[in-house]
Amino acid sequence: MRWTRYFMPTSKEAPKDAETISHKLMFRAGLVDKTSSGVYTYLPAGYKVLRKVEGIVRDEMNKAGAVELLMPALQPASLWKESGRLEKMGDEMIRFTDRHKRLMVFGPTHEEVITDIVRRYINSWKQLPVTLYQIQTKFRDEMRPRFGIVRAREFLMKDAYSFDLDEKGLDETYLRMKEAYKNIFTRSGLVFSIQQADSGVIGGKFSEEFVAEGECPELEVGHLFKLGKEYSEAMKAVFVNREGKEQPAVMGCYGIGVSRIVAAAVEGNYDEKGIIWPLSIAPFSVLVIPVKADDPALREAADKIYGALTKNNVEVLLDDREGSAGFKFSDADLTGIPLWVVIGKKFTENGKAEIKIRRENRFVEVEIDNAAKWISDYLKEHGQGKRE
RNA sequence: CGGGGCGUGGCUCAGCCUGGUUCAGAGCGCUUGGUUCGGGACCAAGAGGUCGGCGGUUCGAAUCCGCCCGCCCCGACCA
Repeated sequence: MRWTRYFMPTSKEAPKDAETISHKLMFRAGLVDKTSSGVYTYLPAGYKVLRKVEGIVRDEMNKAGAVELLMPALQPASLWKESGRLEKMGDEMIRFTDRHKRLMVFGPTHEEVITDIVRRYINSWKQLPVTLYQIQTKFRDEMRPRFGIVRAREFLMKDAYSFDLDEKGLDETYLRMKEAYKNIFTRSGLVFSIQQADSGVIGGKFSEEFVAEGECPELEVGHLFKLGKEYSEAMKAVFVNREGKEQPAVMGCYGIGVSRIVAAAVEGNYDEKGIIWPLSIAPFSVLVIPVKADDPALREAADKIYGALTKNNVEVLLDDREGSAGFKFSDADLTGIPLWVVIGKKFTENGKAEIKIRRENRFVEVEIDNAAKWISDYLKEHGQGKRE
């Protein structure tokens, strides 16, 4: 991708209402744009990061044996009446009456929908256990959205729901999810702790939350619940056991704020100059910087490396903009791309590219013709596929 | 939802208290030309704003008053 053809509007100044470091940097690096209070657009680079986190979540959930599906954001209020949560959720749940005068809601969570599905298709103990999950946009009319995307009214969430035969089964599923969560947050570059939590409006008897380290007082990025039979009893999600008798499934639910991980990753990976993306979720792996945009020799060398990396399926951004070296370096720091290939003085002097490793603040000089290979090797060693 | 604050070019803000030739400004960004080019360059010339909206007071309102809208902070709340 060529910067002049891309859309990553960087900025020296953050909006005045940005308080937390992630909010400031995500705005300044051109990742997100506020459309309304608590409502954000993910600009191209921000969306790439979001998709990468989503990919990690999906990968680990699949490995843990969960099965992906996609439920509707729009739900009939009748399901919520049945579980008894229509009142309980209050104004946080966005509602409207459709043209047929039917009350509808924008799903803040999906216990009702999933339980409705499972009760209609699962009838026998032979079909259990099963864990279903989705990655989907949630709507919550927060009283007070804050910290940029950290507490938004519309956000991307991974929510998983497990149905087991008994408590013992739930315990096993729960532990498997917990392990998956550790992998997800580690791979996303977060430092986190696990805390006992209040299960709030979701209910259930036991819950733990994953809290990411950072300046931002929120973050909670993941929450695990042992729901038990609360919903399956209320909504009659029962199966026939070996003895031929009906009994309610034992449920668990497991949420991850996917968009929150992005903010948390920034909170945990930055310096005074900008973001330092973990390779696993960086919008681009490599930034090629010809120091003088209008020097034909530098330009040609940069194009060559850019072409070679692109051919190797490396996600590379070429800073082909006009501008001084300082200008480009500052944006490079800000946007946090892990590797830079600087084509400048050293190239003119002795044909070398300088590869900077952003996280280590270290330069490596490499013959220009070996640069693409050096990078491919580096990425293979530290790459997206590997756990950090 | 209670309390507080803010709203002036794309962004950050000054001006408002004390209404009127310092009233529509600055920096950043943008455009054009030139010189630059290893850590957000410089010079010159430009473009860009119904001062959030409506109403009121006044000879005169960005400035004073009222209502509305939007946004932020603290709290309560919160997978």
